[in-house]
Amino acid sequence: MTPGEGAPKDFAALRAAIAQRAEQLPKRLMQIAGYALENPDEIAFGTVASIAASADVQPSALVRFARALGYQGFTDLQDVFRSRLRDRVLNYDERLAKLRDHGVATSQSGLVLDGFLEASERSIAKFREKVDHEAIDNAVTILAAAHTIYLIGLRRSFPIASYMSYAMGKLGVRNILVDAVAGMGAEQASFMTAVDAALAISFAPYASQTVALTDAAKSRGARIVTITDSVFSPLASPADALIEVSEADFEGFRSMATTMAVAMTLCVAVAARRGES
Amino acid sequence: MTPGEGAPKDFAALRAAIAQRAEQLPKRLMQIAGYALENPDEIAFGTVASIAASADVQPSALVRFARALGYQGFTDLQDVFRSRLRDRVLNYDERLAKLRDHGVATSQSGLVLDGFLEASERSIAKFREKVDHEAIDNAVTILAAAHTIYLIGLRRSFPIASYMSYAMGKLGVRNILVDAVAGMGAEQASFMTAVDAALAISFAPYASQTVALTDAAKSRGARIVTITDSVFSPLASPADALIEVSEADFEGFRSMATTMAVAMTLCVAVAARRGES
DNA sequence: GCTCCAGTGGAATTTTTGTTCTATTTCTAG
DNA sequence: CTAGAAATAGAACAAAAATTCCACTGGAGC
Repeated sequence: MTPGEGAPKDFAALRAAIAQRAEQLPKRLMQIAGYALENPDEIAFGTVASIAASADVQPSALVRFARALGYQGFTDLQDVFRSRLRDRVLNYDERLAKLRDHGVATSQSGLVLDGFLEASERSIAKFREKVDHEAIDNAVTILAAAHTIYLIGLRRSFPIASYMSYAMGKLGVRNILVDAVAGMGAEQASFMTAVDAALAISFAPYASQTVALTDAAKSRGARIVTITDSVFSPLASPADALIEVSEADFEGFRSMATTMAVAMTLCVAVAARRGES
Repeated sequence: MTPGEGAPKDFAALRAAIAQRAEQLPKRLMQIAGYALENPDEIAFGTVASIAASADVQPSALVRFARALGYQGFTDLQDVFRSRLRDRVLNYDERLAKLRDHGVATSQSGLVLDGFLEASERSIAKFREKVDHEAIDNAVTILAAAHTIYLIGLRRSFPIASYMSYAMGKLGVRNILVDAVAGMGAEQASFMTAVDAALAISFAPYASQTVALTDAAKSRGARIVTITDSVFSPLASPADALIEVSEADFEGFRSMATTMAVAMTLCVAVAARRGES
């Protein structure tokens, strides 16, 4: 048999071929087509078995799919998905070269810096792909409707909360930064009423005080907006709007780039929403 | 054996580990180290046999290399190279396509969010090009030598200072967050001595109190490290080390992504430097 | 209602791949 | 110059993977 005759050689052609032939394809093969277009990275890196499991098909179906598109086997198809990633990295090698030219590699702190810059970039790129815009819109709606916004963020999340307090102050949005200074957190939270909203920010390992303050806010009838790293967070269940942010890390230190951008967004969007009415 | 103990988990950390240990590595392993840094894609996609052939070594040498870095086997090492490709930042065309798919442009808050994410990315990219590594190294040297580090950052810079206080605390680096709560800033600063160092963070418009506190620190003999946005900043002249960070902005709100990354770098690098001696 | 066949699932098979083992070479130190 | 240790190459092995095969299902057409 002539190997790979008429099979798309680059990713763009492959995508076109899939889109074109999708209708005539059998059910299970169409299911694979959809999965492949939505999870190209999975195809590029996974094994037949792992992909089959995650796409909920049989391994043999994947091979049939590749054959149907004209490839000799699944491996040939996978090569196309891999080459797509190869091409994308062109500017990365340039960056590496640049780093070497500048002699970064020799400096300890240069490597650390580059690690954090890269973690920030990864965070942002990843977040871009899986933002839940609806959740953010909901959050803005809730916060814009609140009389006073109570900002709850301790330990690692405190910088975020304090930034928001500063920015909202500048924008004329009434807010209270619930801090633990002098142990007054509980008292501050007790001022909340049903016309207010609380913005709780917490990441694993979740500070117990943040959870307690948020629950208190909930029980006083305030609407709750949460920024956290997973839907399994203890802050998820009391939340009326949940914004999920998972930051990349370098050597165990998580970036804050995305969380900061989300914080800024909320401040500006809330102020804008209020300005409209 | 505990699997993967102490092995770098992301690519940046791996690169740092390789660069650091390169000298002590045996000849053949060093050859692999060089090849790996120059052909990361090959490592990510290739098989042990194919990589070995292309790097002109034996397959077993690759396994030894992975082991030497603390991984359980070559596969673990390869995973790091793959993960780097997984969430690589998208190029401009792909990003545009994604924007179109997700219909971001329709939502008000989506536009704002995208603006801030982009400002963060621009900040990071720009900073990468004009970092002064020497300045950062100087800063680390000064801070690592200090008995106590006084963190001076008010208003917009307060989130940075408070993050550093938190991180340094975690890392066992003695520090004092000079805050303006109860107007005690001046008193706190008056505790400084010549064996201490001050880290002053300020951006235009420079808070006068930050400048005053920094000058006070200088006059008490403390070494001064400064993070600011220009060499014309009032914080520039008293500085023993000056790190220049100019953030991109969206609608007048400046990103904090780069400053945060620099802050994290200083914390980790100072702790590491102290750990060495 | 029966037949036929494309489509499918799952196990069997074969190929590929990572890893381990050991003889040999290459350094290092006395 | 020699003994010992570290490093290496290459082949052998075991694990994992892709692929093939075959029995079965569910419709379409007669």
